[in-house]
Amino acid sequence: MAHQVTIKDIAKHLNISVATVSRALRDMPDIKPETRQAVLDLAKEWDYQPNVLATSLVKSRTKTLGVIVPDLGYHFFSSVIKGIEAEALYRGYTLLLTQTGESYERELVNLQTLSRGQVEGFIISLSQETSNYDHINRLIRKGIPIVFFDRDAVGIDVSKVMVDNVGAAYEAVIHLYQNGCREIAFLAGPKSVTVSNQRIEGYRKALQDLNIPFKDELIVHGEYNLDKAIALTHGLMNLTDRPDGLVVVSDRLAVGSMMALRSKGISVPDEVSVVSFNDEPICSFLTPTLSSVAQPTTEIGRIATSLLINQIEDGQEFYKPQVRVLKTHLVIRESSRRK
Amino acid sequence: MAHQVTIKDIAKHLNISVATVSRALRDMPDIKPETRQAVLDLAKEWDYQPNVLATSLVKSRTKTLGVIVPDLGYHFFSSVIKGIEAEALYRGYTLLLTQTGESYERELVNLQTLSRGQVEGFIISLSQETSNYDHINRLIRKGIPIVFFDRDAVGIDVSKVMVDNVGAAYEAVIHLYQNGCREIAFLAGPKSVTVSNQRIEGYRKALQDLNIPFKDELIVHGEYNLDKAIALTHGLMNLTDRPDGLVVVSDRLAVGSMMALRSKGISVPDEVSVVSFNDEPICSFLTPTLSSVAQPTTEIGRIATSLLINQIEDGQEFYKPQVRVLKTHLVIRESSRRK
DNA sequence: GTGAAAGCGCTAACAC
DNA sequence: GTGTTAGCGCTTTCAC
Repeated sequence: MAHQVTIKDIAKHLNISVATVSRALRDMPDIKPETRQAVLDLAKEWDYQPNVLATSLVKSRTKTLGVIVPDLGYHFFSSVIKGIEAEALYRGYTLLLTQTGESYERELVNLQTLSRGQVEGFIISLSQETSNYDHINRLIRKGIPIVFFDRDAVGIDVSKVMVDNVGAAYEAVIHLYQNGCREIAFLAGPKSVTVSNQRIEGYRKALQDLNIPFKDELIVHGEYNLDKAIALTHGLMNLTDRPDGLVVVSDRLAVGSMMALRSKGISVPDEVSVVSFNDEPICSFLTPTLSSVAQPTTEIGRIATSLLINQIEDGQEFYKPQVRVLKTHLVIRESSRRK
Repeated sequence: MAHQVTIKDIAKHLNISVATVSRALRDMPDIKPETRQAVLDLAKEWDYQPNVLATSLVKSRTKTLGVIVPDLGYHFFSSVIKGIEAEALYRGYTLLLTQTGESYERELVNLQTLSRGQVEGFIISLSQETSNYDHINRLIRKGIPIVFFDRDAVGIDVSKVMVDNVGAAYEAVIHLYQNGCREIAFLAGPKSVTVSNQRIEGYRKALQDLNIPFKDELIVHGEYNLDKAIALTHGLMNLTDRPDGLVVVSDRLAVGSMMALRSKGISVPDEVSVVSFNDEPICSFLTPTLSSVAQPTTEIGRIATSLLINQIEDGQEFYKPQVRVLKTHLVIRESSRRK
């Protein structure tokens, strides 16, 4: 057998029609038990595999979802994907996984590639670089279901699974306060990043509720890279009123902050307490271990997938985009635990 | 336009045949420039996307590769995948990425799913649980090209991209010796894991060349989990001749070892120097930072992909499986740098 | 219960 | 240069 076995091969061998083989294979009614058995036996013997391409083509259904994330190397994304996989498997869907490397260009290419009839819907976390949403709007116009998670785009009317970043930052600040911090700084991401801005909002809200006057110089913005985080932390520590609490927008940047603090001989948590976001595995390996706000990654993946599949199966006309906002929880470790 | 635009729609609108449209779209010769232009313009205007399913079906070529790895959460794998993606993109192939979660069951399911005509070849890193290779052999018998990387299966005749684990461990031991270590222990993985065993071999070879007598009790085997690593390290440190050097089979286990050493008040690197494998990002975040043997991950991915595509395009009959063994390099950090 | 035939969207002879 | 036709592997009427 040089090529893959087809229903035609089976039909010919059994002297029946391909239609009958197809029916037998799919367990349809009105098939004589013996016929069915014969087909099933031969299929097994020849290791028959249905050609999904052909099925998809005739049914105009691929039962495949496209997933586009910035970087699988981030624990957050690989973790969300586990949730996506679980739900997709459960509902009988296959995944086409791609990463953009935070490049708008590659996001475009990936979207394009997957749109050529391979995918029934998309789960997308936008790249950092993406600020033009034509490619997304084009899909929406074509009626292709999309769900966003983590990275948002305001004004785009698709289903979204987000976390309560405002509440998360709020909780982090309150926690620092309860540990005795009174001069709390915030190391944020670029000013254009929604997630970062939402966390700033939570920070401000908490200060307000705590009756701590807000100071502009306590919020600093950086790119997502270590050196910048180190520099910014040094800057903060050189302020006349030195902060005694630090909220950092991500674990990776917090690594930089901790390095900076150590190099200055500032003890964590006693002189400066630190809390960050994402609860990546590294948090447990740092010295001191790092307090961090954990996101319900698997849940995010499951819900995004579930929303998407519902939308696919219910049909677009009857579907209104839904937005889900999930709760985070703070994992307290040494970096914010004062004696 | 409710459905996706097809060449038929374009043909009808332009009053030409689908064949002409197909030719124009693919830039074939013998097409009148005006005709071509008209087709191209309309295609653009209607945002025509070729249906790859149909093309694949008729050409019996999907230009898609299946990638099966244990866990995208491991930095090693997500890093190799970047290499795979780069090469696949370059050669015009798409990827179908799946993970097994180290489960044989899921490896089977993934392989099965991808085999239904979607994929022209596989890049596989076997799950930890896999000890039966029927599923692999079935593919080989069907003539589907396969390339293994990292996780090996002795006796399976497919192309493989591996690293020189023997040499890597050898280098690690020599390095420890040059730093003054004379009693060097090895914390290995389960006895069934090839990679671990190869590293043990390198360890023994180095001891031999260094004229250090080999002692059985200096090699301990554990599962891949933190608690076991901690316990085993404690065991080693309680030996009458306490080791002053420790080679650990993976960074993750090394984390456990470092914890154990710290809890016993043993200083690293001065009392015990530590070297491990994989050079995951955590190595730089530990205190002290961890020396580790780095694998050329991107290279592994690129080469595996290149071997696979060559095999696909050259045709099976003329192809002999190739084995590539890549060099590693030791990244020396604080955990093995004595003053 | 089963077969014949049309068709999913596209490509590739083979005509003309 | 372009059209006609068959066919990739499968599902689905519609007959009988």
